[in-house]
Amino acid sequence: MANRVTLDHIAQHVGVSKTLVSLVLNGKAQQYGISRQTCDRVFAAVKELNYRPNQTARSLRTGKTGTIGLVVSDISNTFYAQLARQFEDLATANGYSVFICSTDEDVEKEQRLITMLRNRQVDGLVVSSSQSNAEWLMAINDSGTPLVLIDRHLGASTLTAVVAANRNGGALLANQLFEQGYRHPLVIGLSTNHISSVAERIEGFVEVFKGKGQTCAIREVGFNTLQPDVHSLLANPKLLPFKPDCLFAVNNNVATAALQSLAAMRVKIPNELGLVCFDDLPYFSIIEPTITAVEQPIAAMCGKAFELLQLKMVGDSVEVSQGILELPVKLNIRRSSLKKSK
Amino acid sequence: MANRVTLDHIAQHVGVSKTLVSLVLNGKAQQYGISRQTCDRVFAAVKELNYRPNQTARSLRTGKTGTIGLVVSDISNTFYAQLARQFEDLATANGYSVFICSTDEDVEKEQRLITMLRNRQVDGLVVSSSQSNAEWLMAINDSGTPLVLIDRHLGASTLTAVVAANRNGGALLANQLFEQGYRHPLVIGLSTNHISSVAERIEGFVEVFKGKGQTCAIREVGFNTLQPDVHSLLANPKLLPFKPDCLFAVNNNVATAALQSLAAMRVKIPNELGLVCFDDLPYFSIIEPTITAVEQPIAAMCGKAFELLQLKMVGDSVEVSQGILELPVKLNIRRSSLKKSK
DNA sequence: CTGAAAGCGCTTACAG
DNA sequence: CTGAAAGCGCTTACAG
Repeated sequence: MANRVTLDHIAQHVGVSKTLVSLVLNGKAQQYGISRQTCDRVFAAVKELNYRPNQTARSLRTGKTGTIGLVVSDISNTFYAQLARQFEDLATANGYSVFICSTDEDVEKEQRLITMLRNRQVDGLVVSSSQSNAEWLMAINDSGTPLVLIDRHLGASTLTAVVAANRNGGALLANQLFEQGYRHPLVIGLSTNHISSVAERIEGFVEVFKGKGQTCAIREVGFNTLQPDVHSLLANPKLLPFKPDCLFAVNNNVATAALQSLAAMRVKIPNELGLVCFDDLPYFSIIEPTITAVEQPIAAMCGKAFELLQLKMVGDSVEVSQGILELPVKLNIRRSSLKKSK
Repeated sequence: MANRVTLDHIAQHVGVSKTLVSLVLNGKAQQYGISRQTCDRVFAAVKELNYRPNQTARSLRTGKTGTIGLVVSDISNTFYAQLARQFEDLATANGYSVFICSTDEDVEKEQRLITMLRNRQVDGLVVSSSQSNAEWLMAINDSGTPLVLIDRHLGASTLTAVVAANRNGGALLANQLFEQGYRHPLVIGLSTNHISSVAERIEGFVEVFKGKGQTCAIREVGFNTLQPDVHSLLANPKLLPFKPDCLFAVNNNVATAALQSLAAMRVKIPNELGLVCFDDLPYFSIIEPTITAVEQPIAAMCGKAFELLQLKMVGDSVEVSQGILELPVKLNIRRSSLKKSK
C-alpha cells in the first residue's frame, strides 16, 4: 500500500529489464558498462514514478537490513538518551537505522527484546546489558550476530565491550573527597550491583578510602524504587554504622534522588554533607552548589562501539579485538565536594 | 548467517509441509483443525532446532513489518527522551519495535529520515515535525502511510495531531506571573517559531499580558546556538525595549540555558528576575529556587497518539479523527515566580 | 487435516 | 550492454 511502484514498473516504463534497473540503481552501471543514456532514462523514470525501493525485499535477498538494535536499561535516563543520540548520528551517517529498546534492568525483558531484534534480522546489536553472566549473550555472539557491549562489560568473557574507566572514576572522586577532608563516605549503589559499571565505580572509590585507613558505608537502592529508597536511607542515618560526612552517588539518577531528598530535608551541601556523583548532568554546573562529577566519554564510547560493530558487521574475517576497551573519564571538580569545614 | 534454521528445516524435521508449520506457528491450528499432537511435534522441533522466524521474509509477504518510526528533533532532549520511552512501552506491548530518529529541526533531514523509514516499510510514523507547512507530510498521509503528528501540529491541515494545550499553558504561566506582580516579561522563543507548539505558547502568554495592558519583549534564539544566544540576550538588557522583570522560557532547553547564564551572572531569582518555563524537568523541583513550570501530559499524548496510529494501521476503513487533539497541561507553581518584591 | 504452488520485491550469478 | 531465471523465507489461497 505504502509503495505500489516496484522495480518491474519502472523497468516496463523504461522498456528494459528489471535487472538493468537494479544494476543502475545500485550504482553498478559503470561496472557493467551500462550506457549513460540508459542510466538517465532509468533515473528519469524513478523520479517520474516516484519509485522508492522496498528495503524489506532487498533485505530478504541480501541478508542485510541496514538496522542496528540499541539496548539500554532506560532511554529516558539522560545518560542513555545522550548515548543514543550520539550513536544514532553515527548509524545514520553510515546508512543504518536504529531500534532503541529499554530493558528496565530486567534480565528476561532484555532477552525478549534482543530475540525480537534478531528476528528482525538486525545487522548488529549494541547492548548495555543487565545480564549477570555472559553466557546468554556469548551464545548470540558465537552464533554470528555482531554484538558489542557498551557501558557495561560482562566479566572476562570474550565479548567485545566499550566502557568508561569506571574504577578510575570512582577513585578520582574518592581522592577528591579525601583531599578535601572527608573521611566517612556513604556510597549509594544500586541493587543491580552485579553490573560491572556500578561495581567498579564502587570498588575504585572504596579502595582509595581503604588505602587511607577509612571504611565506607555501602548501601543499595532499587532501580524501580530509587527515590523512596534513597530518601529512607538519608532520612535514617541511625541505621548506618556511622554518620556519613559525604555521599557518593553511583550514577545520575541516584544523585538526582539524593539531591531531591537532601533539599527536602534542608541539608546543606557541602557544609553538612559533601556530595560527588558518577555521570555528569547539565544541571550539575547550574545548581547551587554545583556538583562534582565524573563525566563519561559518551561520544568516544559510541564512536569506538560503532567502529568495532562495523568491523564485525562487514565481518571480513577481520579479527575484532575481543575484550574490554576502557575509555578515560574526566573529573569535574565543583563546589559540592569543597573542603569540609571542621 | 544469524538465522540458519528456516521453516523448511523444521518441516522436514517433523515430516510435514511448511504450510502446516506456518499455520501452527501462527496460531491457526485450531482454525484448520490441526491435531494437538501435530502441533506439539512442531513446537518440539522449533525448540530443538532453536527456530526463529525471519521477520524480514514474513514482512515481505504480509506487507507488515511491525515497526514504527518515531521522529523528533532531538532524542537527547529530556522531553523527547521521556516521550520516546513512553511510546516505546506502548509499541513493545503491542508487538512493534520503534526506530527513533532526530532531525535537529532540519526540514530536509526530516524528509530524508522519513523517506528512509518509509523505504523500510514501517507500518506507521509518529512525528514531531519541523516542517513549516503541511504539504509534504500530507502527501505521505494521503499515500496511505499511517501518520500521526505529536507535540506539534501543522496548522488546520487534515493531519491527525496530538498536542499539549500549549496556548493555555502559556496563559497559565502569564497569569501566574501577573498575579505575582510581574509586569515586564521577556519571552525567549526559538528561531523555529513557526513551530506550532512554540508559537502557541508565546501567543497564549502574550495575550494575557496584552489583556492587562502590558507588552512583552519577544526574542528568538537559535536551535544550534541556544546557549550563547540566550546568554547574549540576558547579558545585554540594554538592547531590549525595557528592563524585564521576569522571563518566560519557551521550553526546557531554553530554561536550562537561561539558568546557566543567570547563575553565571549571579542574578537572583525571583528577586531580581522572575522565571517560568514550559516543560517540567526533575531538577525544577530540586534546585534553589524551584522553578515554576507547565508540565506536559507526556503519557497521555503517547497513549492517544499510539491509539490513533493503531486505528490507522489496522485501517479497517475506520474513520480516524482528523485534526488536532489537545491534551490538558498542568501548572506547577514553585518559587521562581513568587511575588515580586517592590 | 495436509501439501504443492504461487508470489511478496528485490539481487545476482549466468548466459548471450 | 542486456535479459531470463533462480531464490531469499515466509504466508496464503487452493485443492484434495
